[in-house]
Amino acid sequence: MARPREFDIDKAYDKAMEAFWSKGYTATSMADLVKAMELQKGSIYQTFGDKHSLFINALQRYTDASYVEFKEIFADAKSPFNGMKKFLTKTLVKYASSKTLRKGCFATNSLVELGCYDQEVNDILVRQATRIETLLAEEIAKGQDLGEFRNDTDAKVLATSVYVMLSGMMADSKAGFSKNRTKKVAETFLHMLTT
Amino acid sequence: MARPREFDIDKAYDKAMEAFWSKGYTATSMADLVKAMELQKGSIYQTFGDKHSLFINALQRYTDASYVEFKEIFADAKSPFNGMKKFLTKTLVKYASSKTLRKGCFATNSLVELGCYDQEVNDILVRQATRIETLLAEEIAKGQDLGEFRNDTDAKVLATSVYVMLSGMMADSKAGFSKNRTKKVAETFLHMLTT
DNA sequence: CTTATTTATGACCAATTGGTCAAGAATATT
DNA sequence: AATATTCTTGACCAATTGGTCATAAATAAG
Repeated sequence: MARPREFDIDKAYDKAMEAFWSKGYTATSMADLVKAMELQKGSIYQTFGDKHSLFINALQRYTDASYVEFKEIFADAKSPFNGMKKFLTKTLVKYASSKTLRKGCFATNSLVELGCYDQEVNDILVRQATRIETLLAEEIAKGQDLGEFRNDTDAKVLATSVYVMLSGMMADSKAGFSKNRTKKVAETFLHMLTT
Repeated sequence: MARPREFDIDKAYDKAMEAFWSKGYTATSMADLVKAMELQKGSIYQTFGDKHSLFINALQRYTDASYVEFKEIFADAKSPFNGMKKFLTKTLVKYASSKTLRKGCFATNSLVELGCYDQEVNDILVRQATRIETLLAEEIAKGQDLGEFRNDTDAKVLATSVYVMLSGMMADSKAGFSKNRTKKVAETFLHMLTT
């Protein structure tokens, strides 16, 4: 019994995420969002609230999606090692090498930009780190039982190290080094996880 | 034969650096700089040029200083391994745990914020990565000859991996995890460099 | 067709942005 | 003491910031 919305909320979120991902929270103005989302300012405020809550929701969607993506990699893999191999040398390398626009990782970008000033952002990213590390720790522990990963270090600590290495690859990707650089680092770290 | 400057240029640079380091380039306004540097706007523009060149010079000073700091760590160390140990588990952990204000690393922060949009910033940080990796590669190669580091991987690749891990620790520190987390990651990575 | 309800639009707002500039203050040389 | 030069100060500027709101348009129910 009212006028129907003319745009797709999910697509609008994706466009907003794209904008925030590319330029960061502060540097993305409402004018940028109006252009990126192809909506009028009024519609954005009515549907998504203010700039900050739009950002928070976009970030939440991003972290949820990438957590699912990571989880499926290990679920689909033949073994923990194979999952880790794909995760490090394929998925992360892909994130780190978008060539045209070096966006890196939306989560890492947001952590570096806002982590210490924005509690909501911090909560989302601490939660993301925690659940990814839990996932990794489970896989590493399984792999250790199979003799796939080195056994002289606690699985949880190795998982944290993998996550920190991930953050480093995402930050490093902003410098625009070659794809080969990222790949070698991923392969080296994978190797160091085994021996 | 003119009125002498009333403030210290180096101290003013340091204060500007502090401000940019804490909040990032975009989020630091000229008003913030006026407050932080304890100077009037006119004096800032006259002495340091515009906001951008003040930032560039502050960043250049930061990278130069930390490169020297890192170089001295290895120069003063008993052996490459001891240098690496201090570098990873002391120096980097120190950078990563300023408790009160989680500023992280000014270089990493700037790379993530501006790396793909600002060529001058990119140049500074690519140069910093390159020279630090060169330093690390030399030390690792020396250590490999002494049997201190693993010999199954090229020293240059290991050096790049250390640098990427450094970036990860700096990014991760923004989340405010415990100092112990960072330290364990550093120790684990150090261990993985040997065996 | 009327009406109630929701959405779309763009004009509008105060506050803040980076940046300029004229006037006054402080010094060294003459 | 006069002058030339530099530095300091804060008022001032246009442009942009995030955000609001009245109006018009579109729909479903009655």
